[in-house]
Amino acid sequence: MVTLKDVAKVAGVSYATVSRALSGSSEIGEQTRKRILKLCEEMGYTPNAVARSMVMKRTNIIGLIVASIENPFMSELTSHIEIHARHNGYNLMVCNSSYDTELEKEVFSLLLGRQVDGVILLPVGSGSYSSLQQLTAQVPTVFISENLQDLPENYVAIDNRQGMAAATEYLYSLGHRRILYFGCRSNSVTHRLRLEGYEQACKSAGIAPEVLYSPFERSSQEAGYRLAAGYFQDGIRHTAMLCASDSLAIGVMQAAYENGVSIPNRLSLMGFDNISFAALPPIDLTTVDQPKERMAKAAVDMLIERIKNPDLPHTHEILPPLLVLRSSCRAVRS
Amino acid sequence: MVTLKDVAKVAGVSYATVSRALSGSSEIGEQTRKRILKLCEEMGYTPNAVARSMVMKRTNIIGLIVASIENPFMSELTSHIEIHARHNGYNLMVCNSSYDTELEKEVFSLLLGRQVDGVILLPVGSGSYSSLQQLTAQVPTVFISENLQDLPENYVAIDNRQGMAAATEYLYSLGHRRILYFGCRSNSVTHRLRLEGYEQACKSAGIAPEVLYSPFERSSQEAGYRLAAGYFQDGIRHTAMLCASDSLAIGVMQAAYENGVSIPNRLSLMGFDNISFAALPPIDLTTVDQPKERMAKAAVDMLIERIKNPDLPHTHEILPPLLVLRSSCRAVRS
DNA sequence: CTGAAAGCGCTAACAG
DNA sequence: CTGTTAGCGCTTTCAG
Repeated sequence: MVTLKDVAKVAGVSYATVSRALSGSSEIGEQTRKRILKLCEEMGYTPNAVARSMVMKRTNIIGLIVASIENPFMSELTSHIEIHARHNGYNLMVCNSSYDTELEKEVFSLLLGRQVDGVILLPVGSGSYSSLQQLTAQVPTVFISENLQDLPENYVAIDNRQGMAAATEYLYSLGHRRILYFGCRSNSVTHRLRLEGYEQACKSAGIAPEVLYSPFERSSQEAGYRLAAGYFQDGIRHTAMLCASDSLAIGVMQAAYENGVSIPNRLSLMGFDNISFAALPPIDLTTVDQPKERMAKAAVDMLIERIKNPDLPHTHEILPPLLVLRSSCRAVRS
Repeated sequence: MVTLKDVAKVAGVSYATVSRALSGSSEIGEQTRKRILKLCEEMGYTPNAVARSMVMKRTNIIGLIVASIENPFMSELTSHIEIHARHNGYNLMVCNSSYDTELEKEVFSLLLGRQVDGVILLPVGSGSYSSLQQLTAQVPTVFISENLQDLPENYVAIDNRQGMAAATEYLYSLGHRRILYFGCRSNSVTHRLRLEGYEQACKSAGIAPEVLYSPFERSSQEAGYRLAAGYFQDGIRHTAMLCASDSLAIGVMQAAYENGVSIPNRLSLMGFDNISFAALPPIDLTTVDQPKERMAKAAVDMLIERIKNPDLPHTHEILPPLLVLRSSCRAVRS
């Protein structure tokens, strides 16, 4: 491995000079700079980022902790975060927390030991905040996707309330009057906000809100399937279902199929998140999009700001969600 | 930030002693070790991995370059790689190459500058090998998913030939005699191997192989859709289609739906890869599974071996694929 | 068993 | 404009 010193020796200058040539410092002659740069090229010199970090006291590394990288929503976010971070001179160190609060803490500490300049967190759940307090105090951190309300942390989220209100209004405009909010988990802040949007829109429209709560831990396909299977047993009492997430909706689709319930003919179905699955032709789920690229950029920008100026106060950014109309909903005569 | 020196000062020992206490060196008294460890705990000392890397000349970081993290196949692999690497004491630095050979080179250099101990590559394509030769020579590298045949590199892949042969035999066993191999790209080694498996199985079964080549760059849904749309125009001349990948198969599904072709009643459909999409109830695609977790583990283990002993010769591991039976194929009377 | 000291590759004063 | 030098936080000889 060729180092600054090696180059300096060959060039016949001190290694500080080589350093200056590379850093684009102005305190150096144009001629020597060129000569040295060419030499570096020839000798195949690669700056050692570790050594640089050592003295600069910054690594230009952002830690990313994800509940599950293979989750399509999260992997999409991850992808955008990586690209945007890299464009800003940062590399990404990624860790799975595997939906485990203890592990989440563990990998956070690991990243701290690695001297990351900041961390972006796709948290296990709302509980992550308190569990991580001691750690987040030690390095700029931004949470993503979870609405932390007035907690003293940085976060970017979407306007869940507005998104669900818009979804409700859309169904209403199609003529639906009996709309079920399906799969709400009472322990999720996000779900609660979505519920509020739903209830508010129902109220404005003058229809009665009806909620089917989920007893499951996570909003998986499995959960959607099981909850829907139970629902279908007792007969279909609604013309439309508003699912708390896309995964749930896909589970509902399966149950509907097995019970001979045609979507959208017998039942209109909406999801929330717009995961990539939702766009697949055989699924083609009408849903509410979380603007992943914008969220990723916002999180990275917010983090970098705070890395550059750690004294900045906590902040958050609430992005507007977007209705994505596909074929799982149809108009009915009311 | 509290350092070794700080701890040493409080403990009233030299900082070498603290270092020894932490490293579990045997050259230290049991009593002092305990005292120091406790002190470290109390003072909230976190070892600085950067400084350690500096002197150890190893970072315990594995670089991972992925063509596209949001691709479900790759994100699943990534997830397993991260977990397995971490269990072995390595963290993961992840970069997207965005299916761009130039960028792939660029991020590889970046990782070299970061002094990663090794890199795992989910390459853009078969061309990545030659384009990256100079870089891969500088650090232990293992390719994953692409079959590099006799090239002097480390890689893990699956037995594409056998997988496709098994798929063909399965269709044959269901009574299919007119089986189309759909979407083969002639520039892909992987596709060529799959083709060979198909042809070989056809030969053994005594049926005529028929291939529809793809003119598209990538095996996307879009490509499958367009290719299938053209195929359906001219009438359906086969009872089963063996797609070169799951993405293609999903595109075919869409085209089939639009053309009123019922799957599997009119046409049996098989994919290859077993991406997570394939398992979704509305899709439920019969396919050939690439064992992602095993591949990830194999790649990590292979890399770590080579990190520990850089003189090891190049090697590769070919894993057996597995038939996944779902509902997109049906038996026909032959 | 413990301390002193060198040095990993680089940046950033500080001198000249 | 260029050279000298002092570290960054840690591990590891080498002496005691």
